[in-house]
Amino acid sequence: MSTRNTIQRKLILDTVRSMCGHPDAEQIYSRIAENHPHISKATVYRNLNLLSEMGEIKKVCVGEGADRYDLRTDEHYHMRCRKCGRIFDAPDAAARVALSGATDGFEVESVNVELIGLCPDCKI
Amino acid sequence: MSTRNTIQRKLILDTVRSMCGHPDAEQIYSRIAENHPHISKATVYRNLNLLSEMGEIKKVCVGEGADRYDLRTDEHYHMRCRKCGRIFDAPDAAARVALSGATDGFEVESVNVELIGLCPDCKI
DNA sequence: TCTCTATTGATAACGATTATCAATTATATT
DNA sequence: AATATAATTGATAATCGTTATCAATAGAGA
Repeated sequence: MSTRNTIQRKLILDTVRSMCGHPDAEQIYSRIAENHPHISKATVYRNLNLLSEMGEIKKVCVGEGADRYDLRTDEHYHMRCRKCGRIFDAPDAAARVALSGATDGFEVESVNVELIGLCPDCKI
Repeated sequence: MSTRNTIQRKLILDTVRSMCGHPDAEQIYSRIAENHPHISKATVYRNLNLLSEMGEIKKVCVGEGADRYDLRTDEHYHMRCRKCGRIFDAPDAAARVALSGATDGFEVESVNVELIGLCPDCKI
């Protein structure tokens, strides 16, 4: 066998799924530590990476600060506020990426689209 | 007055412009240090940020590793090889992002598009 | 139950970048 | 040209996010 069902891994997955928004590893760790103060931060990082590779969650690399984690695993785009730093899912209609075959022999496997600007709160 | 014309700043700009590809701060520093071993790495980082803000060059945040710098300042997209880590400019026809107004009140100022996959060399 | 290996917890190490601060230097003003 | 002054530099410490290390622990199959 290759991966085991540890209670930590389950706990981390459940926690990510219970959190709204796009929490980073630190926030996920803090939430878990409220009830399980003995968990190690390394375990959280390790399992977030593992769960991403397993396709259970998605790691979101943004242009600034820590990586975030997303329970949505389907392809969708993000909007990041340059002022408050929060990220939001872009409405399906907001952005569409059209790929053509003219990629000079580069084989595209995935697409990362980040819309940077001002969120409604920070626009005021 | 607000910004001064230091020889370091000019040197850094010239060096970025002379380098092909998408060098990171470390590579730019090394190139400069070949002829100007007294320059400080902090000066390189500081000026790369400044020059980006001034619009002379463009900082490119990629999903992995150090930020890169680009002499092209017009909007264009990048393709990053997940194997060798190199990034390439996407051909104009390769990807087009269509933005609609349906962004839930989020005001989009700029767009960052990264196509991740395998470059021709690594595909073999 | 025993064995084996994935996983954990604790912490050190790492890479990239920014902060600090005294010394220097570019520029406006005299 | 000499002076004043504030931006900038160089050197280095500090920071942040993350990964590496490694002995101890604990799932899961035999």
